[in-house]
Amino acid sequence: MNPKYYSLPKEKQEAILNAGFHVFSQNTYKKSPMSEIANAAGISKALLFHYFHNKKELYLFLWDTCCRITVEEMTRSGAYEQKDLFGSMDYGMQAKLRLMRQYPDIGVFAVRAFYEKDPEVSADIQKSMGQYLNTHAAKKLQNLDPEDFIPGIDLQMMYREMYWASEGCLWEYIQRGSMNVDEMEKDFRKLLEFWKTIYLRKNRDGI
Amino acid sequence: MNPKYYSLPKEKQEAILNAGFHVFSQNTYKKSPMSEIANAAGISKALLFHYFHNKKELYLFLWDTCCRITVEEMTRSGAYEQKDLFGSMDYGMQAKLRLMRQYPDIGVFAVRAFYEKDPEVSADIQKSMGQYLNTHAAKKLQNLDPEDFIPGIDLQMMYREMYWASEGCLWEYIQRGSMNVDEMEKDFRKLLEFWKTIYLRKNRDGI
DNA sequence: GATGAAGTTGACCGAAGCGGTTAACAGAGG
DNA sequence: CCTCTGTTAACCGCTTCGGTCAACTTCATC
Repeated sequence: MNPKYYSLPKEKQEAILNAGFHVFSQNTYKKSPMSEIANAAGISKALLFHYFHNKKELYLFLWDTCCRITVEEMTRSGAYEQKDLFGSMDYGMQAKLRLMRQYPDIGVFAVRAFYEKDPEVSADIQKSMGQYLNTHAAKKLQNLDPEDFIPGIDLQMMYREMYWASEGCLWEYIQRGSMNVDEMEKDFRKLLEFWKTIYLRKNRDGI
Repeated sequence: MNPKYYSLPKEKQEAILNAGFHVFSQNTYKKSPMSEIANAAGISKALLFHYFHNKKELYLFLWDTCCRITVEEMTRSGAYEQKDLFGSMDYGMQAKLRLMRQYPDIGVFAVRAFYEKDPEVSADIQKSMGQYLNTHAAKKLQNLDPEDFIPGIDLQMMYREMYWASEGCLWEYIQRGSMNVDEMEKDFRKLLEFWKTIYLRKNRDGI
């Protein structure tokens, strides 16, 4: 790619990113036209080809950027250092919401790219995945103290259930198209509070 | 449309339905080629145009069929007559699983069609929606007896949470591509059992 | 086995869209 | 005035699109 891309004003860089995320998240790789991306970014197709030699290069750049900023944001959020499960989920949620405010389509783009089957790009996508795979969930689960939760609960099932519910909630917003991140934050907060009331052991011994 | 479609053998009719559901669920309306659908159905493009005069007609026929068989299956399942909440969810789940076994892409198709924005079809889709909107959830919620559940629980929140978790679980399978409905059923069953253990009041008075 | 209706298709059409290129334009600095 | 940088409209060759049509196959009926 052309390094001059980086000397573009930040807003222009982001406009291109978001245009790419948007178009590639709605269509397959092959059926995502460069002209549509250029239009969405507010520049001409020729200029887009000036910064990225071809479609594949833009696509892989988007994928890389997507992975990088996600990891950065999650790390910076402090979610991984939190001892408390719900605190950690809270921080993680805030990080993801911040990302979605800045790049509304990054989530759907990531999913579609991960499962993209076009041989022109699929191999490169999968190759670069190893470094980004999330293994924090398993560790988090092992470090939980069963005494903190209601007696007899299946902690792994609890965790899966909470994960699915967040995904389902997020998915509902995504489907609806242009998403209202503020509304989403409210819903997530409500979920978190609800989980605390049903999962946490309230009268722990000696407290 | 050509009524001779209905005198086709059932397998051929289903093949066309599934081919349509599949292609239209992966791409926008405009970017879903008739040739691809014909291929997936195992017939020639010319024959597909013999049964459906044009693309729009096929699309709206698919949408109509999708709505109709979903309502039929849900009604027939008996989920709406069940008094018990979890029993009703169980029946509903089984109905949906049956649908997904027969028409693997019908779910994603329905979502995409509902939010399709192409002016050639969007108006017709929205117009035919009124009759299919699901109002059973609200009624179900009103008829619940708080005494059946753990004290102090927010029943509406509980319902939303369960709904989201099922959607999240389903969504995980959908993303992964070709879905294993048997695995899915296992997961849903586990969810149902888990919910019973945490939401139901176990020692109800006098029992 | 001739006939005709019904089912099915390969080949085709004009139009549109694709990835990518190029020649030219606009403007700022010297 | 010139030159360098950023930017684009117009273009190219090619593919794909929705839709048509003439021809081929199949098969029941006479």
